[in-house]
Amino acid sequence: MANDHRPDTRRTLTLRDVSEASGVSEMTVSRVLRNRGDVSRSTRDRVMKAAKDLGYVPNKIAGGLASQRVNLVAVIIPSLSNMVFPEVLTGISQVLDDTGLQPVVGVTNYSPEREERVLYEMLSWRPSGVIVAGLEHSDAARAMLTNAGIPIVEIMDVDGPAIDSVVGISHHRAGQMMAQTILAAGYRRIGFLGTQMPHDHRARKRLEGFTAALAAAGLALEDREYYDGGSALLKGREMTQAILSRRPDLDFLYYSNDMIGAGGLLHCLDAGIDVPGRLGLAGFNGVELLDGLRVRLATMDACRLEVGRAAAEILTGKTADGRSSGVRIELTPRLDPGQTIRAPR
Amino acid sequence: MANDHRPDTRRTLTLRDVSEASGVSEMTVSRVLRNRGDVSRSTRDRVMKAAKDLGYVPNKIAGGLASQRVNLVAVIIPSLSNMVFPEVLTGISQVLDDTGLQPVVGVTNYSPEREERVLYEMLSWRPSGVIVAGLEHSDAARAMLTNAGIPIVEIMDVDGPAIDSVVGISHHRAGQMMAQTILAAGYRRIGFLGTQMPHDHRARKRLEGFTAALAAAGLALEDREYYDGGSALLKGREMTQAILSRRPDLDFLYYSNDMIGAGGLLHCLDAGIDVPGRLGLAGFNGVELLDGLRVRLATMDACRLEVGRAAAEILTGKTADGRSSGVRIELTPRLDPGQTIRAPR
DNA sequence: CCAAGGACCGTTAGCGGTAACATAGCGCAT
DNA sequence: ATGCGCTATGTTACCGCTAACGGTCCTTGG
Repeated sequence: MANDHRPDTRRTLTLRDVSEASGVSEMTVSRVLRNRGDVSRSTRDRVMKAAKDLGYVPNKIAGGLASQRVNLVAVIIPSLSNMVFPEVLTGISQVLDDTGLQPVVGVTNYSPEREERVLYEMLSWRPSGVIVAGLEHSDAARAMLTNAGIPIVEIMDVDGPAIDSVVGISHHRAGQMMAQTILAAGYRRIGFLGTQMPHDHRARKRLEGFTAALAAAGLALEDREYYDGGSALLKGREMTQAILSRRPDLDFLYYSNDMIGAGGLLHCLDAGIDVPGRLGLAGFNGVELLDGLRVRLATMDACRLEVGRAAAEILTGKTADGRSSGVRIELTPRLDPGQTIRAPR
Repeated sequence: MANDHRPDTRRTLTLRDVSEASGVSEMTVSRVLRNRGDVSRSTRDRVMKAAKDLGYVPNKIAGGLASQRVNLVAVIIPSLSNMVFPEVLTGISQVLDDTGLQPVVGVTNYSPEREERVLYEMLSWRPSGVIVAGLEHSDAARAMLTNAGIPIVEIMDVDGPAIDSVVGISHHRAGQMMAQTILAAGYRRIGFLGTQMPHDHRARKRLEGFTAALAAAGLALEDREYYDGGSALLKGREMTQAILSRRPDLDFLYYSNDMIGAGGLLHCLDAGIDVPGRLGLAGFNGVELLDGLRVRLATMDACRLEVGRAAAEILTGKTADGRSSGVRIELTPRLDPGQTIRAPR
C-alpha cells in the first residue's frame, strides 16, 4: 500500500483508447498525433479532441522502438556549477528548440570514469547525436563514440584530433595570446593561479600555451598557486593574498578562470593595490558576473553561446553544405583587456 | 552522402549478436547484462566478454517498452543560469546516483506554456517519477501530473496545495522572518529591489510575507525598483544607485535575490556608504558567491541541496515510512544576518 | 465511359527487449 | 529407484507504436 500509486483502476492510456474514442484505427490516430500522412480535416479534429479529452500522452518509448528513431541529443558536460556550461546549453537549446530534437544533459564532474558511464547510459537511449565537451576520452568511451553510428560533436576545444565533428576554440592559442598581450604591456614577473583539476584539459592547454609564449620571450612563471573546491570567489581572494605575501614582487597574476580572477581583483581593490599599474590581472571566460565589478577584469571570451549553437546546427544539418559529420569549426576568442592590464608600452 | 553516417555495413548491435557470439539464448544474455536471475559463473563471464568485445550497448528503448519500466526521473526547473537550481540538481543526483535512477532535466524559463510543453515531452518518456519546481501550474499541466500515475514531488515551495508530495520552505514565512529581523534592528524606511518576473511565484510570496510583516508593524515599503534580464550583479549595482538617488532617506534595502544584493553591496562599499549603520541590506538564497565579498551580505538559505536530496529520497522510497506519495516536508530556512544588518536594539 | 491517380484510411508485421512460464539436469533424502 | 527441489537455461508472448503496403472511394482527363 505504501508505494502503490494508482492501484490499477485507470491504466495508462494507449493509442487504442484514443482510437476507440474517436472511431478510427490506431494508425490514423498515430498519423494525426504525429502530423504525418494524409488525414481529412474532420477526422483530424475528431481525433485531436478525443486525445485531449482523454488526456492522452504518447509513449515515445514505443514510438522510438517502432520507428528506430529518437529525437534526443545527448549532451555531456563536466559541470553545471560554474556558469560556463549553462551558457553552452542555452546555445544548444536555442537551435534545437525548433527542430523537434531535445537535449538530454549528462554531467561528468571532470571524471573520465563518470564520462564513460554517462555516455554508456546515454547511448543506450539511442540518441540521434552526441555533443560532448572536450577531446580527451577513455579508450572505451572513444570506442563507443566511434561505433555509435550517429553524429558526434566534440566541443569547447580544437587542440587535438576529433572523432567526428568539432567546434571550439584553441585554448593553447588563447593562453598564448594572453601571454603576448601581457608581455607587450611590459609585465615580466608573472604568477599563475588555477584549479587543481588534472582532468580539466582546457585549463591545462591554456597554461601550456601561456608558458610557451613566456618561454619564447625568455621568461617563465615565477610562482603558482592552486586550489581545489569551495567558493571560487573566496578562493581567488585567499590565493591572491597568499601568492602576493609569498612573492610581493610579482607584477602580473594570470588566473585560470574568471571567478577566481574576480576574487583576486576584489582582494586587490580592498588592499589598495594599484591595478593595473603595479599589478596586472587577467582571467578567462568572459562571465557575465564581471560586469558588476567596479573594475573590469581582463578576460577572454570562450564563445560559449556560439559553440553551443554551432554544435546543434551541425547535428541538425544546418551547416553550409548540409553535412552533419566531419565538420570542423574553430572560433576565435576575443581578448577583452578590461581595466586590469595597462596599455602596451 | 552528406548526412549518411555509417552507410549500413555494420548495423547497430542487438542482444542476438551477443547471444550468437557467446552461444547462449538472448534471454540469458539479457539476464547477465541486467544482473538478474540465476546464471552460472562461467556463462556469465563468457557473455560479459562477448558483450564487451563486441562493444554492445543495451537498447533501453526496447527494454523499457518490454518491462514497462523506465529508470528516468523528470526534473523540471525554471532556469539553469542563476546558481540556485544546479545545487538542487546536485542534491538530486547525490541520492539518485546509487539507485539506478537517472534525472532528466527540463528547463521552463519561468514560462507556464513551456512548462506544459516540457512536461508533456517528459511524460511521453514514461519516467518513474517527476520532480517539478513550484506549486503553480497550468490546468493542463496539473491534469497531466495528476493522471500520470507516478509519484510527483513539487519542490522549493510549500505555500499552497500540493498535487502529491512536496518539499521546500515557506517563502511567505521567509519574507516575514526577514522583515521581523530588520524591524527588530530598528530599520524603518525600507525599499525593495527585485526582478520583473510575474511567474517567479516564490519571489512574489517572499515579498508578500515581507510586506505583511511590515504592515503588522504599521509600515509599508517606501519604494521599489525592478529589473529584467542582464547581469544580476550589475543590475543590482545600478538599481541600488537609482533607488538611493531617488530616496536617499531609505535605511534598508531588501533584495529578492543574492546576486542583485551582492551588486548593491558592492555599490555601497564603493560609494562609502556606512553599512549596516546608515543602510542595511539583505538578500535571499545563501549563494556561495557571497563568501568572496569583503562584507558578508545578510541572506536566507533556501536549503537547496537538502530540498533536492529529500525530493529524490521520496521518489526512491527512502522516507521514514517508505512512502513515495503524499509526503510533505517543510524545511526551515536559516537566516544569516551576515554583516549588513546591525544588531537588534 | 473508363483508366489513372490522388486522398484517405486500415492491416500486417515487426522494432529489441523482458515477464512469465516451461524445461532440463542434477543432488539427495526417502 | 523414485520423486522432490533447486539451479541454469530456453520458449513464448507480448509491450505500444510505426513503416510499408493495400484497399476503397472519388475525381478527372481523354
